[in-house]
Amino acid sequence: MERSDLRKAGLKVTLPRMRILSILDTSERRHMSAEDIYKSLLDTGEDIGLATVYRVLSQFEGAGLVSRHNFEGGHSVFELDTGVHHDHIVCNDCGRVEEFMNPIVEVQQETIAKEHGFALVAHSMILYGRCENPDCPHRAKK
Amino acid sequence: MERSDLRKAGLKVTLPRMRILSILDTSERRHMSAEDIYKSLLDTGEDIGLATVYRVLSQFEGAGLVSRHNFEGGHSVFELDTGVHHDHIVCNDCGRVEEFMNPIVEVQQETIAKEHGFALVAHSMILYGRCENPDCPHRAKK
DNA sequence: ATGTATGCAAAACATTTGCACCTGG
DNA sequence: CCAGGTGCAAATGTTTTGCATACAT
Repeated sequence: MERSDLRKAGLKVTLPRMRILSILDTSERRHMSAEDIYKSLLDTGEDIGLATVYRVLSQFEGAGLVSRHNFEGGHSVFELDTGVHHDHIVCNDCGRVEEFMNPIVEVQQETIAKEHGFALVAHSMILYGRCENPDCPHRAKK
Repeated sequence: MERSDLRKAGLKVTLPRMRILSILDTSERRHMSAEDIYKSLLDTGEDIGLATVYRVLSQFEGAGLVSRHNFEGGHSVFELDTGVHHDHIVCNDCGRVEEFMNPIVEVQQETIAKEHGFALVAHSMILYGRCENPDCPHRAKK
C-alpha cells in the first residue's frame, strides 16, 4: 500500500497521485517520460492533465519517491526510487533501458572528486550502445 | 589558423563560423551554452542570430570540431573538441566545470556494456559536487 | 471549512525550421 | 553566378505557472 508513502511525504492522498504511483509501480517499463505516463493514464480512462503529471512527479522527486534522469533527446525519464543506487545503459536503437551498479566505478567517482577538490553530491552516468535484443530494430533492419 | 578546419569539414569559411570558433577557442570558459556564445557575440558587437549559433554548433558537432554535453538544467553546453576524451565534474554552486579522464572507469564501461550484451557507442558521465574554489558562492556564503 | 490539488490554457525555455535575402568561392 | 549560409520570425517540444474550481482532511 503506497498510501502511507504519500502521507509520509506530507502529500495528500489524491486520485492523480495514486494513479501515477500505480503506473510507475506496475508498468512493465520502469523508466517513463512524463508524456508516457500521461498517455498511460489516458489509456486507463483517467482524466488527469499533463501539468498535474509534471507537478506530481516533481513532488515525488522531492519526496524521494521517484528519481529523474536526463537521457539524451531533451526529455526526462522517471522511475520509482527503490533506494538502491544504480546507473543506466540505454539502447540507441530500441530505447531499452537496463540498470547496473559497478562498485569499481562508484569508488573511482569519489577518488576523482577528491582529486579535484570537490565534495561529491551526485552523479549521472549513462552508457549508450546497441543491444542484442532480437526485437531491437537495428537487428531487424537487416 | 582554424580556416583549414572549416574547409576540411566541408564548410564554407563564413564570418559567423569564424567568430563562433574564435569564441570557443579564446573564452576563458571552455564550456559554454548556445546562449552564452550568443551573448558573447553581442558583446563583441557582432550581429549574428541565435538560430545561426545553434545551426553552426550543430554543424561543428557533426564535423567533430565541438562536442555537446547535456548538463542538468535542460540546456546543452559546447566545447572545442580537442580529440582527447574526458568527462566532467561540475560545481553545483559556482557552475565551474573541470575535466577528468579515469582509465579505470573507461575500462569498466566496456565491461559493463559487455555484461549487458551491448555494443558501447557512447557514454555520458558527469559528477556534481561542491568545489573548494575560494570564489565559490557556497563558501562565500558563510 | 479551508488549505491543497487539479485542470485548463497560457507562458516560459531551449532548440529547430521556413523562407526571403545575402555572400563566399 | 549560385549553392549554400544567414537573419528573422514563427513553429516545436518539453516543462512550468496563473487562476478559478474541486477535493481531502
